[in-house]
Amino acid sequence: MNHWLMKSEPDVFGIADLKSRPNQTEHWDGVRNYQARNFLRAMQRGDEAFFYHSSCANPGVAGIVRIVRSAYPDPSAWDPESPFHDPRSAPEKPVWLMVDVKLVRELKRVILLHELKANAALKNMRLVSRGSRLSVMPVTAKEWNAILKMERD
DNA sequence: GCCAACGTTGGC
DNA sequence: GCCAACGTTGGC
Repeated sequence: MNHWLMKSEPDVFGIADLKSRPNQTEHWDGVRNYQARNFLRAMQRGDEAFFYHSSCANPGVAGIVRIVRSAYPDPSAWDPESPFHDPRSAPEKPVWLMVDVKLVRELKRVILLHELKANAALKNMRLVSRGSRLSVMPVTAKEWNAILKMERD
């Protein structure tokens, strides 16, 4: 099983929103970056991901989700009304993908970005590397466990 | 293929 | 709101 980290702005869609969805499941649409899309494509059903809150007062890891459906076309790309509209994508030739995620659990507390940066075990983590803007990224097993340990400490 | 201009992300 | 870092676009 692989591990991932997925960013979302809690003002738009936070972990509380996921929790309130039917079956605590939602599709993860709106990814419009090729590298992030390729990571979506690499996700397998059963993989787990950290739900990261970005662009907010307290950025950090807020919870854990499970990939319950692997990548499939993101229809918001060909919806002219959608803020994610991209005319390069069409139903017969989709460019952008999404997955379905289900809430596993909220963390007992949000593990804040500044804490992650201060943890030597996460020095090489993609998230804390300078100017990282990827909204979907892989997390190594070591990093995954180090963050879960921070929740317990 | 290079690279300047531009738009976006996201922490602060 | 600012702005650094990054990805993308488009002229050449």
